[in-house]
Amino acid sequence: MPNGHDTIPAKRPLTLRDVSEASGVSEMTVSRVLRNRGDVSEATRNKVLEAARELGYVPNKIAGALASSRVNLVAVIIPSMSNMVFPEVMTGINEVLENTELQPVVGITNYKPEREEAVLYQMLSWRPSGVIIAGLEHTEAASAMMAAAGIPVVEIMDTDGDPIDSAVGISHRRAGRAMAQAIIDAGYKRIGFLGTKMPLDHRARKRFEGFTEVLAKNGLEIVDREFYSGGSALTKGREMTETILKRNEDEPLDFLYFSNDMIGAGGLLYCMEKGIDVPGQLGLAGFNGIEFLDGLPIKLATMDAMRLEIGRTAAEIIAKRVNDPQGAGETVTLTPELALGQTLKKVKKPL
Amino acid sequence: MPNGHDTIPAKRPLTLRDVSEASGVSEMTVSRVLRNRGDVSEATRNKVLEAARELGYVPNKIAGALASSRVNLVAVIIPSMSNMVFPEVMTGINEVLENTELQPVVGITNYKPEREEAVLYQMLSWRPSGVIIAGLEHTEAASAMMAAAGIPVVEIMDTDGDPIDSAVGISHRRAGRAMAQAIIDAGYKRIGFLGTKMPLDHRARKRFEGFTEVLAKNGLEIVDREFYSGGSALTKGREMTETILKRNEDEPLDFLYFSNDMIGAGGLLYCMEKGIDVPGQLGLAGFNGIEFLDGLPIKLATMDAMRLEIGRTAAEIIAKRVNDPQGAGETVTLTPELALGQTLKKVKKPL
DNA sequence: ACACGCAGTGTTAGCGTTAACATAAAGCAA
DNA sequence: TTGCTTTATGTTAACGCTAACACTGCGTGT
Repeated sequence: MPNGHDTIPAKRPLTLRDVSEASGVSEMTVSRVLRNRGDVSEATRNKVLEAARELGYVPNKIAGALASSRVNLVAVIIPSMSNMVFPEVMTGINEVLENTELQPVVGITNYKPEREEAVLYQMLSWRPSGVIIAGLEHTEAASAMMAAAGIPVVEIMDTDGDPIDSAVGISHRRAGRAMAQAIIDAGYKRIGFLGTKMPLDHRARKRFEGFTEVLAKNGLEIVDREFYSGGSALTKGREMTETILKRNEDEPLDFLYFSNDMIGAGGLLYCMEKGIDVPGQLGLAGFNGIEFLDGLPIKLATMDAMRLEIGRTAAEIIAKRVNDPQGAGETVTLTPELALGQTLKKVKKPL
Repeated sequence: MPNGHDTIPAKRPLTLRDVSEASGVSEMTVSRVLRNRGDVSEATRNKVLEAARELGYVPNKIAGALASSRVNLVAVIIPSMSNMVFPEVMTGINEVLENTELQPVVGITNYKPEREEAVLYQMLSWRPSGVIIAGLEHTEAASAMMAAAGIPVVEIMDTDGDPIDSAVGISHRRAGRAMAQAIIDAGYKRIGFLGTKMPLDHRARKRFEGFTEVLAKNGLEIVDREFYSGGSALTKGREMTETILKRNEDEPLDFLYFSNDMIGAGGLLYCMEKGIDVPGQLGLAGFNGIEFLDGLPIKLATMDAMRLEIGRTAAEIIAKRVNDPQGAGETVTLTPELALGQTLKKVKKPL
């Protein structure tokens, strides 16, 4: 307490009126001072600020938002917080928004469309200034709500589809295709696939589709596959790798494509332990480009999902559109590069 | 669209009045139907719900909150989203809150007290129903704001100090002490410490204090230390381990205590690569209990920070207090067990 | 002197909802 | 029948703030 006054244990919450009375000016003037809007003399400004500080006044944005019909909230709707992916997107969003008036409100859907719809409804009832939502696939009602909300909507992660308004992401189909091409170019033939049991993870599905599409074009198909759900991804990767390799001992696999880097890393650690020659005898690749891969003894081939970048760009689009509500939607497709790492044989491509 | 009507591209956002006109009842009745409050006949209820659905009406919580002075928001203020720790706390919070009316709003402080103060001010201006905030150390102004807000405040992660209202966490001092004791019991003598350059990470500081305290009691002190900031923790762990071991080749260290599991895992991978005998020649321990450690070839000794549990408990306290505003603050100290893993020699304690 | 602009301040009327009370219609015991 | 309760609905007045406009002096050009 910088002053000598006892702070009365605020029974009734403070309002502008309290500050206005304490400083002897109208509520409107107090409001102007606190928002830095309009002309206020230096003397009044100081008087008001001093009174507000002394009382410990905190403005009521609920009332402010209702009166001005401006709400500085951005709804962020994502499937999960438990893997590395979305927290990093959040970090990107936050980096940009913390330099603006805007504030993120997060909703988690657990990959359930009906949950997404419910969360979206909750969020929209706060009349946010924008929506950032993962994926392009939503229930009909959810899509309708977003289209009707009259605010910028950015669908993130994926650009293989039709956005409601704006979209920022990568093409997961392309990512799958590119990886398949790299594997084929390196000369691998007997390819196994390891992924999650998540029928509703559309992005994993699209990568898989792109992957098999290119294999098919080259007269190949996936020899065997293995799926997991729950548990430590690193452990699961290790276990699944053991399982799939053992199951194919007669005609051994020469490549494993993992749907994410965590299980890929698990597979890699397993191979190192067993003394399997990577990438000679067996090639490996994952997806995501999670940072800690840099710390592994051998770098796993992967493709960055550009999570930070996606978060930043999405937030920038929202910020821009908030200042220019007439602006049109835009789709930003980021194109990550394949990181070959050390788990893919060197290409011996003709020419 | 389930009906045949064209959806008019909602120029003016819909209000209760629109629904009331469409269904031929008063706004109040519509409000009652939409909130399931008070007696409404089955016939009217259906009429209203139908009209609301048809128009695509979404209630305005801003107005509702102002009128009822009830806001179902919970402010969650955490330092970062980029390490495993806080996303997992968030997951715990979310698990509990998604079964209530309450909704989390997240603010990130980047470990900066002044940023925390600013974020808190922003959050409080939404008049949330509760605050969950990391740590017990805040600026004077921030503490004053929380004390004066008249809402439940739960300080999480740490219980070594005086909470404003409620607290949920572990004793980091105790965690440091317990680990030191285990190391001493196992007979290690020349101990190195590897951590982050974060003067404001009070929890790491307290662990360190507890750790050195027990060493001192046993006539030991830390022989050498190494700090990092930024970058991939796994890589940094590997590099720091190399550095500190090389620097002490003349009189080699026999134990490394890492301030988190990520750098610990990096150190472990380095040792395995170099063929260092762990835990015989060199013992290792980390802190956090992050899930993926289970996937490592050798399990690192660590102590769980109980992040999920902390998130859940904090959310439960808030939920309870929202329903019972008279309730008193409480402090919940969780006591994690030391997981010895395979990087600490078997204890040869004289009973 | 006059009108005029303008900084600085105040007044009024909502924003969209809900609490609290008021009313109307219907049921029911006496 | 009367009076009283119960159920279903409507009316009014906030909630705390801000947009929009109104007003008051004072300085300025002519």
